[in-house]
Amino acid sequence: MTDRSSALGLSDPKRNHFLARLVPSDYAALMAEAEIVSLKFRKKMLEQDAPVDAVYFPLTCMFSLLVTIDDQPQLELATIGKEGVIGAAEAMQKQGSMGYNLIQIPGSAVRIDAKAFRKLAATRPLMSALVFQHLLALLRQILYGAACNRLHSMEERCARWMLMTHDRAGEDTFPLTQEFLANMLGVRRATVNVATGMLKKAGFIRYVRGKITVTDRPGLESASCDCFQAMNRVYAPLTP
Amino acid sequence: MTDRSSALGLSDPKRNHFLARLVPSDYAALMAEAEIVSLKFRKKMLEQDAPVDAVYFPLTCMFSLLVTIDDQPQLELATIGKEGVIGAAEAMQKQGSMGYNLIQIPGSAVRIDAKAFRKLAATRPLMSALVFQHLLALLRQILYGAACNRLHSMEERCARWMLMTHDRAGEDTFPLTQEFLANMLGVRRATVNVATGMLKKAGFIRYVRGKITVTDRPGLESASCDCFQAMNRVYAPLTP
DNA sequence: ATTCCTGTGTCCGATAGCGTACGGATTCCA
DNA sequence: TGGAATCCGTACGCTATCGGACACAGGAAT
Repeated sequence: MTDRSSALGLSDPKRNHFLARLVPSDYAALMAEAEIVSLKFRKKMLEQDAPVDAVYFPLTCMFSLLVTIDDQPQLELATIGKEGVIGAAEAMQKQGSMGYNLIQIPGSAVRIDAKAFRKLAATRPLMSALVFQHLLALLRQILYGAACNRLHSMEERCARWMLMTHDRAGEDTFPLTQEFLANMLGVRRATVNVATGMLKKAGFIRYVRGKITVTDRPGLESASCDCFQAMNRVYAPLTP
Repeated sequence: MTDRSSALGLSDPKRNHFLARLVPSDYAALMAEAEIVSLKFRKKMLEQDAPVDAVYFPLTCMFSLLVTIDDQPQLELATIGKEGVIGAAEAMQKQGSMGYNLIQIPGSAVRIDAKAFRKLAATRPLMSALVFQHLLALLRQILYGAACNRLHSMEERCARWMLMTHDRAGEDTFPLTQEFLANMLGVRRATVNVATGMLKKAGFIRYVRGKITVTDRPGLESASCDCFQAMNRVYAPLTP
C-alpha cells in the first residue's frame, strides 16, 4: 500500500504524528529523554488500572486498547498506531491505565518515562494541549467504535477491523488468528470464522495459519460499514 | 433516596462537582459570566458535530450523550449529571460536539458561553486541568459502558441504566418510556419490554405510561452487572 | 362522549450468535 | 522423526434478539 510517511525512515521519530507536531524545542527536550524500543508481537504492555510507567509513541507498531471486564480482557475499543500516543493522559494525571494494552503489530516506538513526560508537559503548554487533542480524538474513535460494535453486523465489523489494521501495518500481510480477532470483537471464534469465510470467498482476503493478506482493498472497504471512514476522519486534524 | 449534596440548595452552583472543585478565584470568574438555566425534558441540546456554543454544568438535570450512526441517534454512551460537565473539552478546542446531547432528566444547569469559557480556561491552568480530568473520567465511563453494551445481557443493562438514572434523578420516580429506553440501549422496544417485565415481576420497579418508580433499589442492584459500580467509581476522585 | 395519540403487552417466523465440541491440517520442537 | 501445539473448518442444539405487526388501555383533545 502507499503510505506517504514511509518516505520517512522506519525509525524516524517524526513518523509519529504526535512527535511530528511538537515545536522544535519541545521535540528536542522530549527526545533527549526518550529512547527507541522494539516491541514484540502480542506483548502485554499494561494491565487495566496498572500504574503507567512509560509513554509510547508508535512508529511502526500498533497498540490495542482493550477493556477488562468480568476479570478478563474481552473487547477492543481502540487501536493506536503512528497517529497517536499511549499513556500520555494517564501519565500527566498520575492515573492508572484506562485499559489493557497490548501490541497488535510488532515494531518500533519511542518510549519515555512517565515521570519525565509529566515534567516536560507540565511546563510546555503546547505539548499538554497536544495531549488533550489526542485524548479527544481517542474518545471520538471510541464513541464510533462502541456504536459500531453494538449496531453493525459481524461481517462489517470484521472488515472494518482488518482495514484499520491494514492501514497501520503498512503491509498487505500481517499476523492475525481467528481466536485473536474473536477476542478483539467480543465474539466466539466460530462466529469470526463465518464472517472471515465470507470475506475470503469474496476474494477480499486470504489467510493461513495466523497470517492474513488483504488482496482486494476496495472490496474490503465495500464490505465494511462507514464507521471505518468516520474513525479515520477523527485523526485528520492531527495529521502533520 | 439519600443524597448528601441535597443539603445544598437545588440551584446552588456548588451542587455541580466541577464547579465545587474550582478554586475560589476561578469559580468567581466563571460565575460572573454564567447563568442558571432550566432545561426541559428531552430537549435536544446539540446535534453530533454541531458547533458547541455553550458549556453546561448540570445541577439537577441529566444529559445523555448519544452517537449518531446510520443517520440517526441510536445509542447512548454516557450520562452526565451533577458530577460532570458538557461541552467543556470541545469548547476549549473549538471542536464540534462529540455526540448528540439531550436532556434525560429535566432540571437546572449552569450555562456559560463557549467562547467565554475558552478564554477563562486559557489563562487558568487549574481550570483547564479540571477539564482534562473530567474528560478522562468520561472516557473511562464510556469504556466500561461500551464493553457492557457488547457483552452483558439486556436485563443487566436495563437495570444498570435505571440505577444510573435513579442516582441522578434524586427521586424514586422519573419519566421513562420503553421506546425511549430501547433507543438508549440500541435495541427494539419489544426486547426492552421483556427485560423490564422481568424486573417488574421481581418487584424491583413499577411503571405506568412513561413513569417509572424504583421500588427495591438493592434488588435492582443485584439484577445489574458490576459495570454500574465500576462506572460510579470513575467519578469518585472528582467528588468534592 | 367520541376520537386520537401514546405507551404497553404480546405474538410470529427468521436469524445471528452462543456454548461446546470434534477432526484435520500445519508448524514447531524435542 | 514423532509428538505436541496451534490454527482452521464445521456441526449441533439453543437462546436472545430481530423485524414486523396487532390489540388494548389510559389520557388528552375536540
